[in-house]
Order: sequence, then structure tokens, then C-alpha cells
Amino acid sequence: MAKRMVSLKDISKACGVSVATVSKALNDHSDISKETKERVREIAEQLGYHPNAAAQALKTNRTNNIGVLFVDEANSGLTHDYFSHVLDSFKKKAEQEGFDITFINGDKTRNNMSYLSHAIYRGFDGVVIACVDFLDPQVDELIKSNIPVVTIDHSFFNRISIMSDNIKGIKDLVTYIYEMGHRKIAYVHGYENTAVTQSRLASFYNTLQELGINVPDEYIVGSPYRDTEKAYEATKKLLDLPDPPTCILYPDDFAAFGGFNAVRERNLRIPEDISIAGYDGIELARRISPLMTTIVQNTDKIGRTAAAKLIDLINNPKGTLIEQIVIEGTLEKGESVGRIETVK
Amino acid sequence: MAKRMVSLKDISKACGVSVATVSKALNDHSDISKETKERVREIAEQLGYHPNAAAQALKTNRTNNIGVLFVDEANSGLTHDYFSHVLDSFKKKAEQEGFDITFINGDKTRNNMSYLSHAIYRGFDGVVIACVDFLDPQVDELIKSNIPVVTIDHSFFNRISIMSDNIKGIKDLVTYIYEMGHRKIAYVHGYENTAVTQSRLASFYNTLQELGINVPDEYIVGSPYRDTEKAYEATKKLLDLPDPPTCILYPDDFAAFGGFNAVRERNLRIPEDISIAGYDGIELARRISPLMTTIVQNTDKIGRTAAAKLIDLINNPKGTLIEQIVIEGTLEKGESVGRIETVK
DNA sequence: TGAAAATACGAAAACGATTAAGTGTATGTG
DNA sequence: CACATACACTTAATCGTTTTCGTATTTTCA
Repeated sequence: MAKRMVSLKDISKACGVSVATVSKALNDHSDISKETKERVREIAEQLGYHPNAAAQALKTNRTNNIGVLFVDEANSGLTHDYFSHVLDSFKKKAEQEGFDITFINGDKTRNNMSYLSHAIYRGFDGVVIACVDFLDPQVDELIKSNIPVVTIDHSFFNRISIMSDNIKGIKDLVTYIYEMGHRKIAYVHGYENTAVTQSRLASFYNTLQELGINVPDEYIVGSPYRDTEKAYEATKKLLDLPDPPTCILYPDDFAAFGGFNAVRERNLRIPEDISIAGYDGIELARRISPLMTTIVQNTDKIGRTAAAKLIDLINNPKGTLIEQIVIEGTLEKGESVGRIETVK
Repeated sequence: MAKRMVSLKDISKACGVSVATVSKALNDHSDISKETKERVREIAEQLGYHPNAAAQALKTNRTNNIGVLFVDEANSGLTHDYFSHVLDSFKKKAEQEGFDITFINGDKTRNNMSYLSHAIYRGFDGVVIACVDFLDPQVDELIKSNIPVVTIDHSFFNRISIMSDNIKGIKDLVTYIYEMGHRKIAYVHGYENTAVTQSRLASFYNTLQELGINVPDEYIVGSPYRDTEKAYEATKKLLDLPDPPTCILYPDDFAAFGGFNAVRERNLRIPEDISIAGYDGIELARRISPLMTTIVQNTDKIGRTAAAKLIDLINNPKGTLIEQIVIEGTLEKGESVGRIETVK
């Protein structure tokens, strides 16, 4: 950064017009003649001019930069399969619209900045939040600020949120499992402090109730998201039950692989002896045989919609309607849930 | 962003001192009295002051922002397991040092900005490049610019680069396989236009030669990185050979799972009937049984080192020595390579 | 032809921060 | 007591843009 940048002033000198004119020419204002515009642009090109984002931001209060807050409990936002896909899609859409993406973090080095402080400091035009502990007061502070915000997988009063359709997802999954003949269905669910878990669990109960099936309490166990080890242990307990389930649902595909391990350890076959279903539809789940029965999240649409809505809100702070958008996943039948005789 | 920010001027008024004094107080300059500093800080806090990154950047030519260029052939830098881990580690280290992370992209909306233009526009203090087509002229332009650069997994004359140790990785892996009794070892390698592939392939040949084993040409086949399907097909061909290998290496764990599929389809057991080895050590490879025999990349160290070196270079543009740093992975023995009788 | 309107450009302030140089006061020194 | 030094500030310029308000020139049209 040692080299001085070429600025409007340099172009102005080279062109013999004022700085104001150069600025307007480059921004295609209507009060500059065609000839001048062309000349200015040409010289700008020759001189290797690049606008200075900082100066622009300072003057216009617009950074064309979106802050991203992605922190999960394991502190691995980026390596989280589901969220990295969502983020990737978000990023693509945002870039198409001329926005850059910068991560928000609670800066420890400076004045121990809060998320909000950081966002203000960087002057983000808007912020997308996902995969965080929504109970964190810092997150709350950010959400309640007057920076345009979109949240993913958690809804807030008076904010735009994009949610994957967990109700329908679980319903589709359970219904399919039911149709395959299963009546003894267990659910290793993620921990319940999140909206996601709550809706899935509710949907699980509702769907089975509608189907006229009752679920023994011991079929419902908690295990952290993305934890193969805990899922493995939970699975063994389920298999040891006097009346074990014929099919087990997991919080996500990762955890479901833990289930695979437990089942194989018992020398049981999937899906002949026991059926397993995941959630999310991560790449490997759809590649490793037996192909996982799962709900494939539409991460692409989630990310894209989040970006579109946020940008909409940025450009139109008053006119954009606050809504909660739900995006459906699709059932991937796979091979890990098998058809069984309905004994009943 | 409608609200006007509280600026130094506001503090200055409230404190009854000049703006300069406020600035210096906040930056802990030595020519401000202790009492004034405290008073200024207190009032700044009360007023909810946040520095303005744009103004600071404009004045100081420092953004405390690092640009990240991550684009792979599938255009999915973020969802790429290995790189997302490296990036995550890079990000953590950079944040610790007070830097933010912003993605570089070839902006289509503005003047079809090149990577370099984008970097200049945003005034990145430095740039990290990985996972890209290093033959792309735009990448070349960026690397040759006078912006501090660190590259990952590709080395350039006169630039700092961080590379995972592919030579040693393959050597360790092959040696282990040899020690397990295997003499007929095939290698489904990634495509050869990258430095990574070249060193691995070279190391494969060298190691086996040192061990006194010769490799039939038909044991060496190319297949894209992270492509289970192609690896699956390649594996079937290898298994159909008149004298099939007893162990197959893959470009990465993803591809190795493709091998798993092919092997299982033939009703062969891993590792009793055939052995398989991956590369990278992705999470699932170390969780799904049979545990994959693989080289676990030290993504944490790679990312951390890249960040440390880049920041070093930023703070010390002349004094930092240009070097190529190689970071070793570790052999994960796993269960997918079995011991066999050496028939010879 | 003369006034109004359109056209093309410029001057200057402003955004929020940093910093070199200058100013006035208190303290120390011989 | 005179002078140098240290201390604690302030003044003012500056970073690169944008934008409001003028102004000078040309065009339009009754």
C-alpha cells in the first residue's frame, strides 16, 4: 500500500477539467457531455484509476459491504456443511448485486468490540445472521439495531427471516417412513433450545399422531447436532430397548452416520434389519452407499433468498415488507429406509 | 445507516477539547494527560462512539482488512472441505490480530473488475490466495502486484507460500501400506495440472521405487478431485484388471468413498478383500466405519501460518523473508487398509 | 431580437479521522 | 533570573469522493 493511488485529482489534471466533473463523468451523471465522459473514462483507464472504497463510503455512507455473522456452538461456522452451502449461495447472489461479504466477529484485540460495534465500525449496509446462539445478548443487540438484518433459521418479531421448512420436512420424512411400513419410529433429535429443533420435534409428534401412531417416550432421545459419537451411543441404547424401533431419525446426516456405525457394529444390515434417516442432504450422504434417506435442504435457495431480501431491505428500508419466508427441502428417498411388513 | 454516527467532533464538543485531542486520547498518544484520556474515553463510551473504518482507512491507508481469494474449479471454495477448514483457521488467526476477512471476487456488476482491481478498490492490506486456477491471468496479475500476498498450496517465485507436504504425505501413506504387506498398489490420482497432483504423483513413484516395487502403468489412473462418481468408475476398472491391485489410493477422501461404493457393489470387504486409502482426513472419513486410512491435513496449522506470515508481511513489507513453508500432515491408520500375506 | 430554458462545467464544503507543526504554560537548571 | 525543556493542548491540512449551488455559454421560441 506504499504507492499512492491514482485519484480523481490526477485524472482531473490530465483531462483539464475539475475534479467534480471527473466524478460526475465516471458516475454517468446527466449534466456532463458525452465527449467529456468518454475522454475522462479513457484517461482514467490509461492512468490505471481505481475508485477508493473508503472515500466513497465516507462520503456516501454506503459501503456495498454486507456483514456475515456465522458462529455455531462448535465455533466452526465455515466448516459447517449446511451453513457453508447457505453462505456460498448467499455470497454468490450478493456479489451479483455488487456487494462484498465480510465476516463479523467480536473483536478481541480492539476494545473488545461487540458484534454491533463491529458492524457499525465497518459500516455494513446490512447484516445476515445465522448459526448462532440467538440468546446471546450481543446477537440480540445486533438484531435490534437499526442496521438492516436478515436472519436465517430463526425468526424475530419485526425482522425478515428465512427458515428452512422443518415442519414440512419432518412431515414428509415421517410420512414416507410410515408408507414404507414402519410403525416403530424413534427420533434422536438435536437439542431443544433452538427453533429448528422445536419445530422438528413438534412436527414429528403431530405427524405420527395424525397417522394414528403413538410414540413411546423412550423412542425420543436428545443428542447434539453433528455429533456422530453421541448419536452412536444413543443408537445403541435404542437398539437395546426391549421393543426396539424399526427406524431411527437423526438430527442431521452427520449424526445419522453415527447411527450407521452402531448398527454395523451389531452386525445388522441397513435397511434390511433397521432403517435410518438423516436430515440436510449433505453431499456424502447422497454419495455413500447405502444412500441416505434424508431431507435435502435447499441451501441454494435459502442463501439466495436471504441475500435478495437483505439487499431489498438495504435499498428500500421503509418499503420492504417484514416477513418470514419458509423454504422447503425435498425428500431424498435414498436406500437407508427399507420397506417392511406391517405386522400390526 | 440513516442515523448520523457520533464522531470525534461530538466527543470534542462534549469534552470541551479539540478533535485532535480526542483522537489522540482514544489512540493513547503520549502527549495527552491521563485525566483527559479518561474523560474522553468515558464520554466516548457514554455517547456510544464507534470509530469509522472508512475515515480511518482513508487517512491512514490501512484497512485492517484482508482479501481472500478462494475459487475452485467447481466454483465452491466455501463448500470445499479442505479449504473451508484452512480458511476457518486463517480467519481465526487474522481476527486475533485485528484483521477482518473479505472475499475477493471478479465483480461483474461494476466495471467488470479484475481481482486486482477489487483488491485495490477495497484497499486490502494483504491478500491470501488458494484453491484457484493459478494459470488464470487475473490471478497472476494479483500475485505480481505490490499488495502483500500469501498463497496456499502453490508456490511462486518471490512470494510467500504455504504448502501441505504432499511429498511426505504420500511417502508415509505408501510406506505404511507397504508395511502392511501390500505390493500391488494402484493410484487413482487427481488431475495433473496442479502442483499438488504433481508432487504427490512423483512421491508415489519415488517411494515405491525405493521400496523396490514397480508399478504397472494400468495401476495409475486419473480422476478429478472430490468426484465420487468418477472414482467409482475408475475403481471398477481397476478391479476388472487381470491382476488387480490389493490396495488403491485416491486423490482425496471424497473420491475414496467412491471407491468404497465400487468395492461394496462387488461384494468385496474392506479391508479384508481390498484396501483403500484416501487423503485429507475429512471429518466423516474419520467417523464412518471402516475408518479411512488417510493423511490428515493439518488445516489448522496451514491456515494459521498463512495468516501469521501474511500479517508479518503487511507489518513489515521489507523485512519479512520470502519463503516457502511446508506443513506436514499425519498418517491416520484407520481401518481401510488391512494387513495381507506377502505372497511375492 | 430578447428573455427564458437548457446545457456543461466549476467552486467549495463536507464526510470522519490522523498528524505535523505550532502555542502557551509550568518546571528545571546553572 | 534567563533560558531551555517538557507538558498538554490546538490549528489546520489532508486523505479521495460526492454533491449542492453557482455561473457562463448556448439554444429555443414567442
